Amino acid sequence: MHEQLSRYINRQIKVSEEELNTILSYFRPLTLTKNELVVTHGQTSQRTYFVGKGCLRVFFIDDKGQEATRYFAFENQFATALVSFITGEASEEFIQATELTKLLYISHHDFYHLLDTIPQWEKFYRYYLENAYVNNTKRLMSFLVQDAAEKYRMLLAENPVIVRRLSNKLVASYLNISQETLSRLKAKVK
Amino acid sequence: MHEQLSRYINRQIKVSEEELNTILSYFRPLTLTKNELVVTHGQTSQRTYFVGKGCLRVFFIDDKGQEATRYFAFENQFATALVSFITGEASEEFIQATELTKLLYISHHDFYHLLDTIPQWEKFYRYYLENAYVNNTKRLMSFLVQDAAEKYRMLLAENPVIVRRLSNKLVASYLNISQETLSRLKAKVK
DNA sequence: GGAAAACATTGATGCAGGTCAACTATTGTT
DNA sequence: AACAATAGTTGACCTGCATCAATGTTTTCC
Repeated sequence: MHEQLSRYINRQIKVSEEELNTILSYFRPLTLTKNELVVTHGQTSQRTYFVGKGCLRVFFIDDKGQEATRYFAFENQFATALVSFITGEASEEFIQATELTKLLYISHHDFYHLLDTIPQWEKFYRYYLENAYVNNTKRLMSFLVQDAAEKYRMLLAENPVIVRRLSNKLVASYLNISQETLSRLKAKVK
Repeated sequence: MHEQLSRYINRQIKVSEEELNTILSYFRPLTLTKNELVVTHGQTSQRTYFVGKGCLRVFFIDDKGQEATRYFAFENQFATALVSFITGEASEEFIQATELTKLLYISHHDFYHLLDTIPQWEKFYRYYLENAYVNNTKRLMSFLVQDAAEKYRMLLAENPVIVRRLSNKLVASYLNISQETLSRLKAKVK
């Protein structure tokens, strides 16, 4: 799996063989079964996860027990409870495997150590942040402006994997609509 | 106004006098009258703005002509059409002065030049991105989960300046509720 | 392989908040 | 000061989608 991660990193930044090995040495493997949680509510010490095989879901739960999914990370993507990772505050976000998932993780501490010691890692993180920001903002705009049918059609157009690979329940929680509404939409749109 | 910006920068990062002057030299002043637009739809070449006095509003307009406000920047804050700034794509966001506003701006080109030449600037940008990300995500969560009254109460608690200083119309567009609903809420909550 | 649990579908009902409209208050302009 | 334009208020009405409920379907796992 370190192989996979190497390729990912090399696509983003230019690092020497040695630096790359240093970076990789901080990542540890982990396997999660379906539905297993890897970040739970209120947890403070965060990690960043790289998905080798499977899928992670980043979500949070409000006072009334309503779930809302913020992000899905499939193979070769990172997932982090990023707000908590950045602020150091207790996490309002959970991370859960939606299926059997193999991943690599690095601790917050080691991640920031790399920022200090490998200048290119700062750039790596910059790209990561930029990407996360753009994603989230587009999502924000979509919620502000689109109704249920528009959101679903857009998801089908831009991210059909999510619809194909995940249960209706999870897709609905990603679109922030009820499962019933999604079911009716699917029957109609096809 | 460069004075103000210096203080802001020094609070974030450690730079030499010389580096600071280099940074400042790229910022140019600009004055906007009330309602004047400084970024318009579809614009590609972006700038980052530092508000010396006044207020900038970052917003976008959907197909149906609905406005939604993403951010207000008051004195000593930055405002950017950040998605477009990052991606280089045409902007879906507008930036407008809500009152007479004096600001400093730096072009995308010069900003990235600083990233390459002043290592601490990379850190400055990192903080900026982290902050923007945390803000936006909290906003996203709030929209996913809160109803009109909850959003208003939370705004009052966390960012009363916005309610105090801006028109109902703008506050409503920030909360993504209709002006009428906000008016009714204000009458009730007081 | 079969029971239990989780998920999906479909219909009926309710309501938060949007839209429209008419009126009042405030602000800007000459 | 006076007029126009813009912003705010309040009521009546309507609609998109959540919620509840009943039923069918798929998954899970001993």
